[in-house]
Amino acid sequence: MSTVEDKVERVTGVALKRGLFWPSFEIYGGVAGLYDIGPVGVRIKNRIVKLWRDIVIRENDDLVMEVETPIITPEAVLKASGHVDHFTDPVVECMQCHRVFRADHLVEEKLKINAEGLAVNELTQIISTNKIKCPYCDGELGPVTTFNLLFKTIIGPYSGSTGYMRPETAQGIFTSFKRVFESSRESLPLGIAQIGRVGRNEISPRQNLIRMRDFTIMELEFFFDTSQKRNIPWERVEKVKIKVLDLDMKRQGEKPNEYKPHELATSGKVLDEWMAYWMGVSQKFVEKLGIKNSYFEEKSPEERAHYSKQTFDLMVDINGTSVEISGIAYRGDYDLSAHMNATGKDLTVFKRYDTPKTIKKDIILIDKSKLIKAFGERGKSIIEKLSRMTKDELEGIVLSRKAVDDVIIAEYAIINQTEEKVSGERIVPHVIEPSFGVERCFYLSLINSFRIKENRNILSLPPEIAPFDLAVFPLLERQPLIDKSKELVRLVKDSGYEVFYDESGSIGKRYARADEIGIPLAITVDPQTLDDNTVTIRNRDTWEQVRVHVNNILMTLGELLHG
RNA sequence: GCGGCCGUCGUCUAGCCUGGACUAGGACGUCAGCCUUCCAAGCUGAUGAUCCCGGGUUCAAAUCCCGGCGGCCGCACCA
Repeated sequence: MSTVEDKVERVTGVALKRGLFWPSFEIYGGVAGLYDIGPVGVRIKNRIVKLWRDIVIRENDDLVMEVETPIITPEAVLKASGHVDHFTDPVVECMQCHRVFRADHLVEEKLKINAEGLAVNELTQIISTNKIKCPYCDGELGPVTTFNLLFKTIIGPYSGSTGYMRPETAQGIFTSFKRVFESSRESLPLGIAQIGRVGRNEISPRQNLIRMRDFTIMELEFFFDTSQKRNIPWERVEKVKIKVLDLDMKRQGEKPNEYKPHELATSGKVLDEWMAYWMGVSQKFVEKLGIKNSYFEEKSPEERAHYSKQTFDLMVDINGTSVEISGIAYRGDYDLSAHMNATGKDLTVFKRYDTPKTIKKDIILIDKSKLIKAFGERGKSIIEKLSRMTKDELEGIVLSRKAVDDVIIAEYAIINQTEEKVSGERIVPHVIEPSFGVERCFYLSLINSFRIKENRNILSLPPEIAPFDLAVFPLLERQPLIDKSKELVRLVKDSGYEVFYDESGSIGKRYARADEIGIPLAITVDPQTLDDNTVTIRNRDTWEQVRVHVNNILMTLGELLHG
């Protein structure tokens, strides 16, 4: 048995036993891809979310703010965003061996034609007229059907309208972009973050919390003006180093290269400098989860989502297997433009010039009285025709000296030159999206920090994401020690620490339990405490103890947990 | 959907092939008590399983047969 499998097995065992996570709806047999997070798990998960908020939002609070939008999303929104169409894969099943294939991919492969975007019946037609057979068993293929990864529902009673569970929180951000923009600083760059649940009806969810059907996502949509000077706070990612494997390197089988974010920005490997910044921030976050072996891997055009111009997945290496913990996508103006097209609403941003530009403009006026004098009733009908034209059409007719009803309009036009002041222009911001799956962070942190020491399970979580900051134990179940311990619990709780208290069972058992859920420190009150007011502090990873006077306990905890 | 493997106390499992003394055994856990001056210690007791569900064969089914449900792994798919 490999160590990875062994580890995963032990971690899932601990998860069940200690309340980290387990399959949902177990008493009904369970449903693949749905998981409950237990009491200890929720503590860890909440701290991971807090860590993300700290690093992505709080440290960038001059750039980023957070919103919350609904899970239920009307069909029109996801139609516009491309999810209704692109989340639906055309599939075809072999009637003989029952293998399922992507119908469009199969057609493209066999006929060397572009089959993308073809309708289901078109694909069925192509497959039957070209007698395409199952590539595995040469069996007859059935009709092309679709598989949609969106969870569908109905909004409202009666027939209602179709709705979907959001597959990403991003669309709620795009659709509310204008409001957030207007209600805040009305300037770019602007990051809008959202943490929330999403649903994706995966064909086959696997690997515990790695591929779920209903999970929590932490996303940032970072809006910026491509023509504006980038003013990037590199000092916030100064200490970060990121490993990058781009497409070329991947094709040539090379190893990832290491960069500082600002170096990557000018390396030509990223579509925009901001990409490098947010990759740096993401890297910082992953390291805070205690994960050291991570690198960014560029996705090929086929692998990318429909909205993405460039995507880097943040891969985490756990005992030799790479798992995607995050993706950073350059979405361009895809989403805002799509929603503008669909709704006709203006989602552009007015970009003010530093100094207003003056533009010389020709204003064309038609001398209507001259026309009527020259042609009478015919002139009136010409005027009517001209008035129906747009400015541009009229300009074209005048400048190219074209005739309307055999009259050269230019001869009856007056061209006035005027100056117009333009103080800015309307642009559609571009978007960079770093997004993290919370449960993946949670799960990978667990696997990553899991150790076995003397056949005991230890979760060496970084203190920041541990479920409790410390445990307090009376060494023995004696009233004076219990009283003193509870006093101590009060003291540290009042200082804001999360404390785990336990008095039953042998001390060794309690230490073991604390280690297993990753509590970094354990304070033990022993008989000596009653004499000299000192306690021992035990380290989860080394099992070493130091004796500290209770008066110094808060200071010592501060050093041990944050120092 | 397909293929392989699997489904017994909270957990891990014995038993299944070869049906009967299985009233389903153990270990761990949990709880209570005793003991205990620092690492899952010891002792005592308690707790806990309609053997995944339904049907069939049989005098008799956890065990054999059929169907279903669910899980894991692989395939395909995957933001």
